[in-house]
Amino acid sequence: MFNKETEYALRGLVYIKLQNLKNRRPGTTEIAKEIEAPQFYTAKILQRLVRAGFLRSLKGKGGGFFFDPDKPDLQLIKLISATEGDKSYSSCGFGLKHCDNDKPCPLHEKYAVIRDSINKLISDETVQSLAEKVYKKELNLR
Amino acid sequence: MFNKETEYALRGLVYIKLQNLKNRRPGTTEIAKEIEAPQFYTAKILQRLVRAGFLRSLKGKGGGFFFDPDKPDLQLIKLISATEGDKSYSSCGFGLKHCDNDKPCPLHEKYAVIRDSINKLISDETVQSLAEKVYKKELNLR
DNA sequence: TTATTAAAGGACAATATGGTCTTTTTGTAT
DNA sequence: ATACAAAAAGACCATATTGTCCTTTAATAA
Repeated sequence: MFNKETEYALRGLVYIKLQNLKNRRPGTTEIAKEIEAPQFYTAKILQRLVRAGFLRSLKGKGGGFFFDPDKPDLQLIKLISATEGDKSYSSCGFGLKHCDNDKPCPLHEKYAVIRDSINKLISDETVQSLAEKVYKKELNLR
Repeated sequence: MFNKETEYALRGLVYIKLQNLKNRRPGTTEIAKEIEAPQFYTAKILQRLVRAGFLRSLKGKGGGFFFDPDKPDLQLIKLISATEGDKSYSSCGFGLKHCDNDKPCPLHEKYAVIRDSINKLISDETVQSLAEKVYKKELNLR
């Protein structure tokens, strides 16, 4: 489905939000361990996400990562666009540059339906909505 | 959706089958041109597919690629398993090693539905069924 | 103001993917 | 038998992805 960077970003952000709900600001070591991802790679990815403005961080003692409570929820599609690029779930399943209802590839009719449902999923769900589910249903992140 | 190798394999095979329907056996140069793929890379991919037993080839004058008429149709899922590995559309969208109805990730409920429909699509459709669509509806492969 | 803590930054390495080119082998037609 | 055509094989290169580690910067607590 997603590439590694997106996976780690997604799991990491959900973990951060989950801890934020408990008034904690986790750091890279803890996050990486809890989501079972490579520590330094996770740190680098989180760095990028901070630079992209998706979340905030604090250095030094008591520092760590946290979401700005004033910001709107982060749709998965925004995250995925940042890590994998825009065209991930907008392009042709057959690999054609131009493929639409008028000039479809042989997969178009059936694949378009699936692509739409993927886009609905990643537009509807947010990092926060997933964290809520984990919190309420005590789901696991690893 | 798919990686480049799978895309070229898929388009290439459909083109070959389409030509076979017209009693032709296309070669690598023609195939690569018609599906707009890199020539030598396409040749290498077709080589692998022949070795994997998905289609046959003939060297020398009048040679080229063709499907064994006695073989059953090639499901896309078989092709994709060969080019991308088994777990492409069987694993967790969140990246968890263990994720099922009992111990789900926060995406599971919605993603499982999508994953099932992808698996249905690539099990139902075959290289031959796609070639038929292209033939009957005069669709394009590039 | 100093020590400590933790993120930021950046260099570097390993692996996978995507792609090119040349040589060898094999089949066909003449 | 020979020339030719086309796939097979394999060496090689480019780029992207994934991952590690070391140094620097900034914040906090003592």
